[in-house]
Amino acid sequence: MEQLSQRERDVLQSLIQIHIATAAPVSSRAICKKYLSELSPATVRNTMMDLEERGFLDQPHTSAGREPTDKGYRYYVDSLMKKEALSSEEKRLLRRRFRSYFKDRDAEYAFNEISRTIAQLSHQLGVVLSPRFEEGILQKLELIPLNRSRVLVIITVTSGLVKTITVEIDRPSRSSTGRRKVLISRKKLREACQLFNERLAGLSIKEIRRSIQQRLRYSTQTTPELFSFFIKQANSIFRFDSPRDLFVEGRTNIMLQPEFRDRQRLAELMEFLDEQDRVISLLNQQAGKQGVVVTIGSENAFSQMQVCSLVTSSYNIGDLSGTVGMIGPTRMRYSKYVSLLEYTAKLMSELLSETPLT
Amino acid sequence: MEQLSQRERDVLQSLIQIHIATAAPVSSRAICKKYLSELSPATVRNTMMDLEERGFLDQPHTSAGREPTDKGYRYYVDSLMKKEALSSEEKRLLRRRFRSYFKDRDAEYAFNEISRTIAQLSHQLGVVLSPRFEEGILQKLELIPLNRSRVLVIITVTSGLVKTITVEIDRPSRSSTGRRKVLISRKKLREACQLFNERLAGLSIKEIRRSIQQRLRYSTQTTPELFSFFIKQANSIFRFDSPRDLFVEGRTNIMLQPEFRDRQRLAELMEFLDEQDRVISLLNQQAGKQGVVVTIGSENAFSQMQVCSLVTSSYNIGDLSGTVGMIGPTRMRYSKYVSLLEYTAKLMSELLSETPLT
DNA sequence: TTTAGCAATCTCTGAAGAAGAGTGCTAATC
DNA sequence: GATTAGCACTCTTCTTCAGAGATTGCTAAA
Repeated sequence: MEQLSQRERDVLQSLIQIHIATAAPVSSRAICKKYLSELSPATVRNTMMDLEERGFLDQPHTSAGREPTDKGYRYYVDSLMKKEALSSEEKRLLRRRFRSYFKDRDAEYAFNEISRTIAQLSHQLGVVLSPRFEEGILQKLELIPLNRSRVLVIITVTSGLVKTITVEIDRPSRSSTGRRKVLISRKKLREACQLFNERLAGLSIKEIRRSIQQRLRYSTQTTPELFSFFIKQANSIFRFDSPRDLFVEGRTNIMLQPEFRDRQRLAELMEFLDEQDRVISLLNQQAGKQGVVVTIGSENAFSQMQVCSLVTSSYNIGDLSGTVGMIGPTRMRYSKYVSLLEYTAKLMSELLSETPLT
Repeated sequence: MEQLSQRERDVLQSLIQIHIATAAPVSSRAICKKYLSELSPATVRNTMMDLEERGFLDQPHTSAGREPTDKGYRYYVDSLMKKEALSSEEKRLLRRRFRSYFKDRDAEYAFNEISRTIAQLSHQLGVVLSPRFEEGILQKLELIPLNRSRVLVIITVTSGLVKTITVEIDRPSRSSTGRRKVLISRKKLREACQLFNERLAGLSIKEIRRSIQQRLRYSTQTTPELFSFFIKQANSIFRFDSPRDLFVEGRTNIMLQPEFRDRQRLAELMEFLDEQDRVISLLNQQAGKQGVVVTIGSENAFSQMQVCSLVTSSYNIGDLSGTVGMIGPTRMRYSKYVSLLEYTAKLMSELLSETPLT
């Protein structure tokens, strides 16, 4: 961490605070007027020149004021910023809302609403990545016959998460000889189910997908069709990473931000946000880190995101974790959003452990 | 339908075709040069004046060319336009893609990908509204105990659709007197389930929601808790209209269209698109109509949509139907998009009846 | 009925200039 | 040595203006 003198710190902090509010280059005079009235503009100017030389500030052109660089923001976030705690009213609002999102509704609905709420409160993009079910441990697997050829698979994972999927066991049979009988009897299904549980319970979903073939080999194959079906279809049955697990809301908010006056740039960002895989990988890079993580502008791996900052925090359900975050232009109220996400993540962890998900 | 002379029809058609390509007012000279070389610009000009007087064309200012009004487009779509059929290559591409979307994946995934594909092919917004499960007829209801207090409800609807939901029967009991026993025994669950089916099967989901209270009254109440729970929770259990049933993709495409140079206007449209309820109601207005429906500019009920046109078509699974569509500026290639949606809807109906949904 | 011709209208572009904001440097001051 | 006042210089932005270009509407001729 580079050392800055107290004066430099004062100037940098004042400049950033003004810049966040005005979205324009900040002049020495503006700083003196608003924050450092005991100094003259000329003095502040000298400090600004130093800060520019060391890469904390940038000047769009001679005779313009200065703007913070990503490095400047980094220093601000790490060493200067005072977190603005949420008011108890805001906290109460969030808690009440979140509780209602989880009440009697499915997880998708809740996550979607949460990202909307973050977007609404921050006037930026709200993002939620649902927990990585892949890492959940299989607790119980059940097979329920639905009709002649379809079976409902219920997968219960530690932390009380349940996921259901219906599968078609029928193979395309072209012989249409009258009424066909049930492919797999209830009894056989029960037996198979028991065996599955013996062999697979206690493993993570990811592990199961990887090794199901080995683990189901050498079974007393009462129903070979069923087993080979499961092995073949493992990737779809034990798939928990559908693109629908990402929730991005509030695109409208950032469209009107001055940094997106350039439509081309806006379009690039939006295109990026529509590619769910990439956004997921962006968020996964933050996964597991403790507390609130701020990634500023060019610190982001993706070029489309380099005008933006990302503020994230992880939340937990039992041993699983997901990510909640916020995206906006690098010029943003870090001091507020850090608190917002800290509290949001805490709230989600809390409510998710109270209310089991569907 | 107003009558236009052959000359007027020719001019209107030529003008619209040029305008779609250039996005600018069209001059008399441009029309002669491109389409009606046997006429002089002055003649065309006279016709244009007539068309303007009758409301088919509009002039941004004196000494500018003319643009079609919504009325002009309406006449074009109804009477002038020649549908551009999809090439057999395009059809093959669509069929192959759609098939893969439905293969081993859930409906949400497929619908989402389909709207992406429409967006990609049209360079506009693609929209899919999943079938109105509400109107599906309940075929069978099953209750599967998951653990002490949770029950899995499986709802099978005609057309082979299945929807599952887990419910929490536990009432918040504050008395933490050691281990609590199972709230509802398997046997009672079976009995209740049978009764549910007797009373509710054959009704539409909507109907059930509306009248469950009456229908379950005067039952031999072996498990009053369960019954009252179902009655109380009917709105969440028999809820099939979650906002997640709408898929809007391709926002990036229209952002760069010249009609959205005005960011405010773009923001308003995007905001509208984010309000899923309103978009759903917009699409529901088209529901049930036969064939491809084109709604042009101010024909749309919502003000944010009045710069846009909507092209939709219904698709069917058994007795249920959903809507697939496309949104773009009124200046769009109707001739192509009508064919695109016609084929898409046909393809969806076809594939959905082959591949049962999950 | 169609067309040629032409004045009139409006937009668009670029140039030129004035106003304004802010800097960087120098020399004076504390 | 740090700070500041003063001032020339630079760059942006806004306005104005004129000229070019596009297109129309009208009139009169074909």
